[in-house]
Amino acid sequence: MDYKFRCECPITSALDILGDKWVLVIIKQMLIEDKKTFKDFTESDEAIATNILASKLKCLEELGIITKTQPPDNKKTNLYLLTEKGLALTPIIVELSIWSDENVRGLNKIMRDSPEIAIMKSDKNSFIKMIIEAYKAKTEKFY
Amino acid sequence: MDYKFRCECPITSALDILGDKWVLVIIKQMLIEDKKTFKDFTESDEAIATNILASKLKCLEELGIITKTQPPDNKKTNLYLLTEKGLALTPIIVELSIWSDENVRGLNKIMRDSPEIAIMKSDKNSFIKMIIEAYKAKTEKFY
DNA sequence: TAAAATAAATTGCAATTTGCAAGTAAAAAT
DNA sequence: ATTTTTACTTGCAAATTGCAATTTATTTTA
Repeated sequence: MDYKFRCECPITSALDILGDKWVLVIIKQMLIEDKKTFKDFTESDEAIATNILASKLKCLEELGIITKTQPPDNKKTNLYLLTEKGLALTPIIVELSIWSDENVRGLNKIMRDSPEIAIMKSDKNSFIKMIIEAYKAKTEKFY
Repeated sequence: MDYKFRCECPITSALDILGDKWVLVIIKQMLIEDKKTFKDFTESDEAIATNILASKLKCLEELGIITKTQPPDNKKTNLYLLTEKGLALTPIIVELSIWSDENVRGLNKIMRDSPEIAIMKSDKNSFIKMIIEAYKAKTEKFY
């Protein structure tokens, strides 16, 4: 796997990986919606197609952003879990939340309220740490 | 212009706008590479095609993220400038920088160093404010 | 003032990506 | 043993992206 990068800019290079319709949505679903199996993702509100899902998961695994493992008691179900590299995307997800709450709400009439947005804004760093710790606590039994 | 949103999730809705290969690259070029005319963008390292550029700029203008104006002394050149809504994307750009520096550098051999990354990390909020103020200072003469 | 150059696009077409629907293979449940 | 479930894969249509050439309206230059 050799990834194609457009140029030497760090920001553009990040977007060569993250800049599409699905990658950060998948990360969000893992991080805060508890999704970890192929089926979990297909049942999401966003309704990703299975072929796209398979290709994005493979790509994220190759990049070291997620891992794919089998639980010892089940050979059918795969578990997709965020690595540290994937968890390090939490600040980006949080900033997307905040920007969206302030700037997209007016355009998407069905957007849901996030009651936690006030806490998120008042102490961003603690909120980010909390999300990461919660994720690790929930998933540590699978390692 | 009615934008299509996939669902009621704020993060997914942000990505319905920002989640593609070009939008955040264009914002970055405006914010920190001083690009403001159509020609400026076409001369970038990223080498965006003119048809894509035109369509993305139009879209960003319709969403209120940038404005398109003509300088009083020149009827040929248009100026594209970030609105407050666009400037509010600065934290996302900064987080992309940091994540990229730590997690993408290993994959993109030609990625340039950002000497300011240490400052960025040590005092994120000040850095964000500084970038926004610098942008406003540079562009205020066009309003 | 006519010709050349520049800025900001638009157009046609090819290539790539995305998305839908159906199908498959292996494992687990009944 | 049969059905159901999970995790895909495949084929094809639709949409998006990208390249190269062209266009129109300004400037600039000779």
